[in-house]
Amino acid sequence: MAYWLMKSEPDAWSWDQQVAKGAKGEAWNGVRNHTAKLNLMKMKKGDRAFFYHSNIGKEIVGVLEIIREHFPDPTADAGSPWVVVQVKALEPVPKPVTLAAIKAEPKLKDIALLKYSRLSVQPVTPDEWKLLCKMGGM
DNA sequence: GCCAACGTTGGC
DNA sequence: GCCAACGTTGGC
Repeated sequence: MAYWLMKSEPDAWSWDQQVAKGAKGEAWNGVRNHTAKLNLMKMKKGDRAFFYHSNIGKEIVGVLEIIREHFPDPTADAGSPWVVVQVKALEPVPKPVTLAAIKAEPKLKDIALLKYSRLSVQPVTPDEWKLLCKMGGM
Protein backbone atom coordinates (compact mmCIF):
# COMPACT_ATOMS: atom_id res chain seq x y z
CA MET A 1 0.00 0.00 0.00
CA ALA A 2 1.27 3.46 -0.86
CA TYR A 3 0.73 6.69 1.02
CA TRP A 4 -0.04 10.17 -0.27
CA LEU A 5 -0.97 13.68 0.78
CA MET A 6 -3.63 15.69 -1.00
CA LYS A 7 -4.12 19.39 -0.49
CA SER A 8 -7.25 21.42 -0.71
CA GLU A 9 -8.20 24.89 0.35
CA PRO A 10 -11.12 24.37 2.72
CA ASP A 11 -12.96 27.22 0.98
CA ALA A 12 -12.96 25.13 -2.20
CA TRP A 13 -13.31 21.60 -0.81
CA SER A 14 -13.11 20.82 2.90
CA TRP A 15 -12.74 17.69 4.97
CA ASP A 16 -16.31 18.15 6.25
CA GLN A 17 -17.62 18.16 2.69
CA GLN A 18 -15.61 15.02 1.98
CA VAL A 19 -17.03 13.30 5.08
CA ALA A 20 -20.55 14.24 3.98
CA LYS A 21 -20.03 12.24 0.79
CA GLY A 22 -19.78 9.06 2.87
CA ALA A 23 -18.72 5.70 1.49
CA LYS A 24 -19.36 6.65 -2.11
CA GLY A 25 -16.69 9.32 -1.86
CA GLU A 26 -16.00 11.99 -4.40
CA ALA A 27 -13.75 12.52 -7.40
CA TRP A 28 -10.68 14.57 -6.53
CA ASN A 29 -10.99 17.03 -9.40
CA GLY A 30 -9.26 20.19 -10.47
CA VAL A 31 -5.64 19.01 -10.53
CA ARG A 32 -3.96 20.96 -13.33
CA ASN A 33 -0.32 20.23 -12.71
CA HIS A 34 1.52 17.44 -14.45
CA THR A 35 3.58 16.31 -11.47
CA ALA A 36 0.44 16.06 -9.37
CA LYS A 37 -1.32 14.26 -12.22
CA LEU A 38 1.46 11.66 -12.40
CA ASN A 39 1.00 11.01 -8.69
CA LEU A 40 -2.73 10.58 -9.17
CA MET A 41 -1.99 8.04 -11.89
CA LYS A 42 0.28 6.05 -9.57
CA MET A 43 -2.42 5.65 -6.95
CA LYS A 44 -3.92 2.20 -6.45
CA LYS A 45 -7.24 1.24 -4.98
CA GLY A 46 -6.79 0.89 -1.23
CA ASP A 47 -3.95 3.43 -0.96
CA ARG A 48 -4.24 5.99 1.82
CA ALA A 49 -3.84 9.74 1.67
CA PHE A 50 -3.77 12.52 4.20
CA PHE A 51 -6.23 15.35 3.61
CA TYR A 52 -4.40 18.63 4.13
CA HIS A 53 -6.10 21.99 4.45
CA SER A 54 -3.92 24.56 2.71
CA ASN A 55 -4.03 28.31 3.26
CA ILE A 56 -6.70 28.17 5.96
CA GLY A 57 -5.78 25.84 8.77
CA LYS A 58 -2.55 24.56 7.24
CA GLU A 59 -2.95 21.18 8.89
CA ILE A 60 -3.59 17.52 8.21
CA VAL A 61 -7.17 16.89 9.21
CA GLY A 62 -8.11 13.45 7.95
CA VAL A 63 -7.28 10.20 6.21
CA LEU A 64 -8.66 9.28 2.79
CA GLU A 65 -8.81 5.96 1.01
CA ILE A 66 -8.47 5.70 -2.76
CA ILE A 67 -11.56 3.79 -3.86
CA ARG A 68 -11.24 4.13 -7.64
CA GLU A 69 -8.10 4.50 -9.71
CA HIS A 70 -7.56 7.33 -12.16
CA PHE A 71 -10.07 8.23 -14.83
CA PRO A 72 -10.57 11.39 -16.93
CA ASP A 73 -11.43 14.52 -14.95
CA PRO A 74 -15.07 15.31 -15.74
CA THR A 75 -14.42 18.98 -14.98
CA ALA A 76 -11.70 19.22 -17.66
CA ASP A 77 -12.11 19.71 -21.41
CA ALA A 78 -12.66 16.54 -23.41
CA GLY A 79 -9.38 15.21 -24.70
CA SER A 80 -7.34 16.93 -22.01
CA PRO A 81 -4.83 14.85 -20.07
CA TRP A 82 -6.23 15.61 -16.62
CA VAL A 83 -7.39 12.81 -14.37
CA VAL A 84 -9.08 12.28 -11.03
CA VAL A 85 -9.22 9.47 -8.48
CA GLN A 86 -12.23 8.70 -6.34
CA VAL A 87 -11.58 9.11 -2.61
CA LYS A 88 -13.60 8.55 0.52
CA ALA A 89 -13.08 9.87 4.04
CA LEU A 90 -11.76 7.08 6.24
CA GLU A 91 -11.28 8.76 9.60
CA PRO A 92 -10.52 12.18 11.03
CA VAL A 93 -7.14 12.91 12.58
CA PRO A 94 -7.90 13.35 16.32
CA LYS A 95 -5.23 15.99 16.77
CA PRO A 96 -4.71 17.77 13.42
CA VAL A 97 -1.03 17.98 12.53
CA THR A 98 -0.13 21.56 11.72
CA LEU A 99 2.44 22.75 9.22
CA ALA A 100 4.28 24.36 12.13
CA ALA A 101 4.48 20.99 13.91
CA ILE A 102 5.77 19.34 10.73
CA LYS A 103 8.42 22.03 10.32
CA ALA A 104 9.44 21.62 13.94
CA GLU A 105 10.02 17.87 13.57
CA PRO A 106 13.59 17.16 12.38
CA LYS A 107 12.60 13.72 11.07
CA LEU A 108 10.22 15.40 8.63
CA LYS A 109 12.67 17.89 7.17
CA ASP A 110 12.71 16.06 3.81
CA ILE A 111 8.96 15.62 3.49
CA ALA A 112 7.53 16.63 0.11
CA LEU A 113 5.14 19.04 1.83
CA LEU A 114 8.10 21.21 2.83
CA LYS A 115 10.28 20.60 -0.24
CA TYR A 116 7.62 21.05 -2.90
CA SER A 117 5.22 23.31 -1.11
CA ARG A 118 3.16 24.06 -4.20
CA LEU A 119 2.58 20.46 -5.26
CA SER A 120 -1.02 19.54 -4.49
CA VAL A 121 -0.72 15.75 -4.70
CA GLN A 122 2.41 14.30 -3.19
CA PRO A 123 3.86 11.01 -1.97
CA VAL A 124 4.41 10.29 1.74
CA THR A 125 6.96 7.64 2.75
CA PRO A 126 5.87 4.83 5.12
CA ASP A 127 8.10 6.26 7.87
CA GLU A 128 6.65 9.73 7.43
CA TRP A 129 3.15 8.28 7.43
CA LYS A 130 3.76 6.38 10.67
CA LEU A 131 5.20 9.44 12.39
CA LEU A 132 2.43 11.76 11.19
CA CYS A 133 -0.18 9.30 12.44
CA LYS A 134 1.52 9.28 15.83
CA MET A 135 1.67 13.07 15.91
CA GLY A 136 -2.00 13.13 15.01
CA GLY A 137 -2.94 10.96 17.95
CA MET A 138 -3.77 7.90 15.89
C1' DG B 1 15.64 26.72 -27.58
C1' DC B 2 16.05 30.72 -24.59
C1' DC B 3 14.16 33.88 -21.55
C1' DA B 4 11.13 37.67 -19.97
C1' DA B 5 6.50 38.37 -18.59
C1' DC B 6 2.81 36.82 -16.31
C1' DG B 7 -0.43 33.94 -13.52
C1' DT B 8 -1.14 30.87 -9.60
C1' DT B 9 -0.19 28.70 -5.26
C1' DG B 10 0.42 28.98 -0.62
C1' DG B 11 2.89 30.63 3.54
C1' DC B 12 3.41 34.55 6.32
C1' DG C 1 -1.85 42.14 1.24
C1' DC C 2 2.73 40.77 0.16
C1' DC C 3 6.04 37.93 -1.78
C1' DA C 4 8.75 33.71 -3.08
C1' DA C 5 8.51 29.66 -5.84
C1' DC C 6 7.39 27.81 -9.88
C1' DG C 7 4.75 26.62 -14.10
C1' DT C 8 3.21 28.43 -18.55
C1' DT C 9 3.11 31.43 -22.43
C1' DG C 10 4.80 33.85 -26.21
C1' DG C 11 8.28 36.68 -28.67
C1' DC C 12 12.58 36.27 -30.73
